[in-house]
Amino acid sequence: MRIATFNCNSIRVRLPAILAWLEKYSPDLLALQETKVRDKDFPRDEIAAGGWHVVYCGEKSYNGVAIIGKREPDEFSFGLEDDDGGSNTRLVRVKIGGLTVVNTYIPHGRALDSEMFDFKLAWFGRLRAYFGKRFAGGGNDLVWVGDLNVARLPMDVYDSKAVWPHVCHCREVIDAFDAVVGWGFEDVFRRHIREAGAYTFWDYRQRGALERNRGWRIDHILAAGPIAGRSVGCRVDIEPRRAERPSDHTFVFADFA
DNA sequence: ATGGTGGACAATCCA
Repeated sequence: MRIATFNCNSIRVRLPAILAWLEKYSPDLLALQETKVRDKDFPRDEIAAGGWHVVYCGEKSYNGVAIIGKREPDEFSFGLEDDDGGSNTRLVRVKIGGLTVVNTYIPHGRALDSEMFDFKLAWFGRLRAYFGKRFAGGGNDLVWVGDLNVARLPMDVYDSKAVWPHVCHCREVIDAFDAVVGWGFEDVFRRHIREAGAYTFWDYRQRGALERNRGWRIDHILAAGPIAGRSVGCRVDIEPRRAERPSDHTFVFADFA
């Protein structure tokens, strides 16, 4: 069982890269963030032509999530369910057999003194409540992936001291993230990749960020329940980041026995 | 301290 995540930063621009990646790595599920497209314009047919199933919820220009899979999900839903659909383009859940995958695009937060930052912190709290309510008791296979916009450890960013405090790397955000993780998740990435320098995002605006590996690990794969003990590996595929029109993020995936 | 690049979309907003 292979589960992958990718902030594609426009699915219409990155569709060829995504289709090629699906062919090469054959994941059971690929979670996408920042599809940046209305549902009526989502390239569903092109994805289905390759034999893939896909569920998606997007909006014009911003946000948007999707999950592509080999099998059609038994169940799926969008949003945190504590609003009137405002979070639908940031969270998608699929259930396939006994496995649930939740894919989130956590708000970036913009600036420490902005309302968007308060919104981000609150979003983690709402997500904690979502897991607590929807998966009460735990014990089931649950995988949480996505662009979580948090670098938790100093080793999760190229220069912790230089960027601290940042909306993705500061005490409040790390604590908010930890509160969700504390519900019962294991960091699958860190279980397998212990060396420093493994990142998933390199800022477009920083010159030579990729060449100097000035990156961040903000795209995550976590697991709860029995499946957490069945993870056998995790990888970052940096090759798409060297393509002609790369996203600022790259593909991350984990394998489960 | 500022601005850098990229995407969507048509003047800026967002990351």
